[in-house]
Amino acid sequence: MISSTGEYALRAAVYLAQHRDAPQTTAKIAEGTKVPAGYLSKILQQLVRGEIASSLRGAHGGFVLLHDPDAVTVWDVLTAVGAAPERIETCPLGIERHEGLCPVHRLVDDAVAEAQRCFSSATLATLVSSVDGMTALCEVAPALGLPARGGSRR
Amino acid sequence: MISSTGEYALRAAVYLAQHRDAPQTTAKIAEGTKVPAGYLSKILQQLVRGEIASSLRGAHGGFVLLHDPDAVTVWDVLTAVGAAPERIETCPLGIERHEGLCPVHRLVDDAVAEAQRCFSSATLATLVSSVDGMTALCEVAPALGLPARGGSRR
DNA sequence: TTTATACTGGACAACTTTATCCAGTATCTC
DNA sequence: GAGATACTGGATAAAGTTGTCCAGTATAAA
Repeated sequence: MISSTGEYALRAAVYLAQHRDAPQTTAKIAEGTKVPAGYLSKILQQLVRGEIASSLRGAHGGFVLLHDPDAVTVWDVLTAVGAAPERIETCPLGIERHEGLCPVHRLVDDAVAEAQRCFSSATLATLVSSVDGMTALCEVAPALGLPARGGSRR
Repeated sequence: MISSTGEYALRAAVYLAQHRDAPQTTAKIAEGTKVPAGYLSKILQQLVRGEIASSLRGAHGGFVLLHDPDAVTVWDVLTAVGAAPERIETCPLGIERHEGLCPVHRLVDDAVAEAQRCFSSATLATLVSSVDGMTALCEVAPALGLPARGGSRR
């Protein structure tokens, strides 16, 4: 559904949303998100270019989220790293003389549109807020001492 | 959203659904779907193994759809070639001590589930049936739609 | 100013996906 | 049976994605 790059970017963005107090180094983000550090640095660069994060060089430098977590959608993050599923605008078969899409590509595009809607309606703030004792990035909130149930699955 | 392989498989399956009268050779399917012939043959093999189509060797051989078009969902086709988006069952970060998914992966999995629902509810029969003068595979139904001009159909 | 820190950018390697080609084999028609 | 047709499977290559590494550079702190 989304590429590794998209997953990684999302994890990194959520991590930054969880740690807004100070710049986070690539190494720390990599540790906290379990993303390969070398590759993560490339992704963080893309987030900077996409104006999701900003970077600070030098000692005590690192990356910080550029905007409020509730102003950044998941879609924004995926788009910044080119991992957002793309709408189908024109016929993939290269046939030009028609308006609209055939049923096949209409169906696929509908699925893409649904994904876009889903990803656009969730912000980093949404993801960071704990749900059922579960925090983002698959960490269990330790303070709540959750009674480990399987209830959150549909 | 779906890989090239998935697109190709879907086009091929729709083509077979449109031509159930006789076995269709790889060459004919490739021409009708604009899929690279060499690669298409691999995909057709996967459709055979996945019991979407069956193959007939020798003269007048080719591929035929194994079941009724309304008994084959788009999801079935994508699954047969390993191109169906996969549900997230376990935590991608490898953290084991929790039930369910964190909000991040819950969100992504919801999008996957939506795509699955979308692709499962459409059958090849659905796609083949003409809509608004548009037939599957981005061809315009000649009788209904835009003024046909010679030569655009190869 | 010096030093340590940490991002930047490029080169490169590993891996996966996509694509091509061909010899081999099964099947149909005559 | 002979010949033509067309799938099968393997080898191989091209392209894209993911991942690593390192020298260069900017910045903060002492």
